[in-house]
Amino acid sequence: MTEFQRRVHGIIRGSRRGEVLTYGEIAEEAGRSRAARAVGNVLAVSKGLPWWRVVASDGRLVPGKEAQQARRLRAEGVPIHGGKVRMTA
DNA sequence: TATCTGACGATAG
DNA sequence: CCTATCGCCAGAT
Repeated sequence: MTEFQRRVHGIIRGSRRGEVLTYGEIAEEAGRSRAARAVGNVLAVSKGLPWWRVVASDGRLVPGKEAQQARRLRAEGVPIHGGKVRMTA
């Protein structure tokens, strides 16, 4: 377990129901503002994390898991439109 | 040390 | 809205 992975895990584990994070935000909180891609890599090999709360910067869902993710997010009260999460910011 | 990969992000057309 | 590019990064080879 690397330092980077621990940080990413901690951030995601700390998320709460209904909260949505982006790879970029996680990277920034982890201290590697430009490592959004690497954050995705971590999620790809990690288990037991609320991965469905992580979406791309434009609100797009995880490639290949859109249906499951949309279902989970909606279960937490997050509205999905056109297969994407509304990115107000 | 060099390459390659991929759940990314921003930008241009 | 969609594809093509380019820059960026941690990890694995």
